[in-house]
Amino acid sequence: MKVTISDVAKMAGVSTATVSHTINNTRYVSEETRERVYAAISKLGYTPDASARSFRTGKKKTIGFIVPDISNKFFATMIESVENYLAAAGYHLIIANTKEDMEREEKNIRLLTAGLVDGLLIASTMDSFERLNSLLPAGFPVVLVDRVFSEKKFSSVCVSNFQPIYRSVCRLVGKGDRRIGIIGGLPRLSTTKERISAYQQAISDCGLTPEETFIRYGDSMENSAHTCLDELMEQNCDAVIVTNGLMASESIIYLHRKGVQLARDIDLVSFVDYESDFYQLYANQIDSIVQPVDELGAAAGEEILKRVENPDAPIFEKVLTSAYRPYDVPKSWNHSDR
Amino acid sequence: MKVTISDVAKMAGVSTATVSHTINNTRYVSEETRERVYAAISKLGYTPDASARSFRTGKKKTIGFIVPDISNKFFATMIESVENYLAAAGYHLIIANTKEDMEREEKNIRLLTAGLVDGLLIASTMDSFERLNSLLPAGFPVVLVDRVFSEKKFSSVCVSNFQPIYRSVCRLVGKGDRRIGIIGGLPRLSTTKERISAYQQAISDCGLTPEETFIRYGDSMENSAHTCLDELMEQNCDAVIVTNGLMASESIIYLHRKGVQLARDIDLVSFVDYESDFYQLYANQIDSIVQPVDELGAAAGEEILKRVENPDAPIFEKVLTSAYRPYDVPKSWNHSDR
DNA sequence: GTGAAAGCGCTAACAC
DNA sequence: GTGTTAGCGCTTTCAC
Repeated sequence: MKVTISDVAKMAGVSTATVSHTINNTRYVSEETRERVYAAISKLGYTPDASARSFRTGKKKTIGFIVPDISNKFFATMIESVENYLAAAGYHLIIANTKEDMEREEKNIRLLTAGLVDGLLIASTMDSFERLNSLLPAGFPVVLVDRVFSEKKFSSVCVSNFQPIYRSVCRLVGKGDRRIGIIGGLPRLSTTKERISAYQQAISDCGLTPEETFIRYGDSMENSAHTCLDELMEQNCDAVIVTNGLMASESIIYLHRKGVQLARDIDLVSFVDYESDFYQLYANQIDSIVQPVDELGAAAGEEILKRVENPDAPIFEKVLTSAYRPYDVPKSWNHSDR
Repeated sequence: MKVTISDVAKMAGVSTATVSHTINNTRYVSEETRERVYAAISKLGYTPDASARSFRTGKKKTIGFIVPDISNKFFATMIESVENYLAAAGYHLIIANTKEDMEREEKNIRLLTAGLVDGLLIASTMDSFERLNSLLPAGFPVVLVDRVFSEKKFSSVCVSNFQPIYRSVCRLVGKGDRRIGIIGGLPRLSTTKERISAYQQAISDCGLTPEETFIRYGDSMENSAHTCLDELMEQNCDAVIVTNGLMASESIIYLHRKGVQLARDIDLVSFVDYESDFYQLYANQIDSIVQPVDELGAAAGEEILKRVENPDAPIFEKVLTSAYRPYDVPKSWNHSDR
């Protein structure tokens, strides 16, 4: 049989109020009473019921994280660092995987906001701010992660990739490349838009003719880089920028298989998931852009807790910066430099 | 202001009981009433409060998953398939990351069993069954995943790796290798013990002298394979078996860097995370042992829901089998063959 | 076919 | 320094 707070109260000879206050340190309790209460608790093996507590207080001590792809190491690492941060504050993490599917995201947001979590971290796959916004109860604590919208209604934690991409284009041009292709993620995402626009701006600033056909879009999931690469190779690109870690590894494999040699036959600029295997293996053949995943996760955790505790806090936008590591510079270059 | 079931009842001109029954399809409601209820619901934008519901019914519709390392692709993929399975049944997933730390596991189990989840999936890092067992309330629905104990008190879903490892040793011997090393995970884990014992048995069955020094243990986390490899190379091993995906990728990188060529200078047998980048890239130079991660996840989801619905169901042990893929056989070999 | 009302376990306002 | 007690929002028994 379940042991409740009143069983404890009875055994300790006090009221339930006192037991509650003892447990929660929420008002003064004499040393003697405190001892009796704890004695009863351990004798009965009492554990406060978390759902009763949540129900009563309205706080779940749980944060939801809407993620586009758990098995993508970029997000897995981020989940890990978010979880670390939250656990230290006594919070739990519920994961919802959308697989870059807007309907799944919609369903998950509905479910999680219906009293399951105190706040939501969202790496949204939505194409419009309105669609996302209409799902969220007014005032619900939300922090957008990695992917943002131009409407600044929610706090956000993301990465600016403009500078590293711009630089990498310049460097490719400096090396003599003229037909520079780029593979973006889903076109609707802010990350993709930002990266593509950095590319376009650099291309034209460097005096090259922008070619629409040098811009391809994958879906940021497994097995989408191949077609894009084929199309770019057909157009004799001498350099390719791959704007996400998963597609970058696939590209490397694919080129490998086709016998295309990196740095000799083609220049590759690749996003890498921090500390990834691939980064280490190819660090001397490709330029890489390394995202500060751990910092991103920790910042996201920090922000959401802040908002949960104070839902009226002003909107806050945190922008971290990716590192650019061309392959012939010393590895000691720090990823936070610009 | 929060809209509750009685607001809906009031507006629809019925009792809260009727509203509840309408929503949950739990007793007959006339067509007319039903319509009035739904009209009120959508007019007010009512969503049933999940914590009130959990509190009342005792069901949280949530499963906890204790994982040793989220950012390890093996577990990330498994989480994904578990989540898929559960979501289809209307359940949520709470993740707790232990980082192979027994204290963290202990803390997490305590927290999650205190009324947060209906059941627990555990890929335990514990060294003893007793320690794990003592944390779990009697009768609490639990399914052990990937890692098991000799005591058969809990249902489990795991992978048998005996056969593929045994076979791979035999094949190495057949190719002429005599100094065969192996790198295991944490020695306390069932998976490690099973793999090492398959190795030992094969070694002695093949007529080789067992050498204790050919057996090294890593910690199944980042950066632990290097030292093990160094030690094995020092002893002039001509083949090495690496018994988990993460350490295997690290080994490949490390050998690469040291200029050791696979299949020529050394034979490598490597566990690969299913569909991993590395598997594809090196499939023609190393023997691989592929674990059925997705099936493992789905089976785990299935089992835990079964137990949540019927906690007294008999203990059930599901054992899946890893595929052995030596590098010179056609890739069409299926991973479920023995 | 529907309603009234008890009560799940806990917290916190109020009372002393 | 501690006790009494009213609910939080929902499900469900019992009654009609």
